[in-house]
Amino acid sequence: MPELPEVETVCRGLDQAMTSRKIISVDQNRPNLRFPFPKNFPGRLAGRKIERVTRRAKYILVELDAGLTLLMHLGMSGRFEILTDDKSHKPGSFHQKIAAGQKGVNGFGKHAHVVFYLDEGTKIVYSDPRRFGFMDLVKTKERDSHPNLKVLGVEPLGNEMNADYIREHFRGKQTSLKAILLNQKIIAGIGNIYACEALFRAGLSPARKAASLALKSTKAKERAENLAIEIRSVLTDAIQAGGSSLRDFANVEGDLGYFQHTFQAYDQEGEACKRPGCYGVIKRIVQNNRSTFFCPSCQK
DNA sequence: AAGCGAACCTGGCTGC
DNA sequence: TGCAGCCAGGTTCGCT
Repeated sequence: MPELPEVETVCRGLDQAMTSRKIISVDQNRPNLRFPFPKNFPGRLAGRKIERVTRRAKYILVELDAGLTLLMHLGMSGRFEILTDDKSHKPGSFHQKIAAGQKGVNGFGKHAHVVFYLDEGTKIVYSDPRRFGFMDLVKTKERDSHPNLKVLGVEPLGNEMNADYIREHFRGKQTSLKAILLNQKIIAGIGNIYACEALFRAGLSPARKAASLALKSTKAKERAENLAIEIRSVLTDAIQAGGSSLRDFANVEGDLGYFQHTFQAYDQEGEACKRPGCYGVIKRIVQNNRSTFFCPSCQK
């Protein structure tokens, strides 16, 4: 279930567990996820030292020595678990769950497609039932020209994402606000949940035409300003919630980044609107083949 | 040419 | 209990 805040939390957890460590070996248990793994993937990683783990939109970047970067995406169902010697045999731990009958070919579960073995006994397990994620290797210097990164728009938490940027890039667009927020070429990293939540916070209808925020009126400028503010606030709040609900960014079982959210609109169909003073009911509609949740009373 | 729907894949839930 | 149908948080591709 990874959107930007989850990816950010996973990155922080991986950074903590991996930085300054050495990759001893890598198990790769199938030829592909969404795309084929690069040629000799385990061989090219073995012996590399990890320098840091960062994020671009929903992509995880593991910077290695020798000018190499491991690029990863979690897709819809990708997750990481960190196993260390001291917690790998606690009751309820991953090992215990596996022992209960979910053991796959490599001993880490049916969908554990990649295992990174680090020095000092740490194992990083990547599982991904739907296999929409992927991993690739790229020269660090050429990172930004990777086909998946070069097309991305601005970071939603960066300074470039502001009302002026929104107005400039929404100008003339006949698509809906909901659809344009999901367009990674404009703002990179907003997914279905936080698109709904940002529009709820901004009091803007998901069906409103994107172009309407670029008009000359004071009202249009206000709407763009609000949207920029609320995109930032909803993502920041979610990252904070993730960081504070996870000890060292991982729960006791070593699962990274999957904290409990409370959403105001997303998945709240039929619930009373949570905006103070609003007596609307959250509605679900489908836009561009995706569920949208919003309050028809206060989102205009 | 922008914008939409389909496709990629598995698992979990709902309702008959 | 079984099974069909629907739904899922991402991204790219191809058609109109």
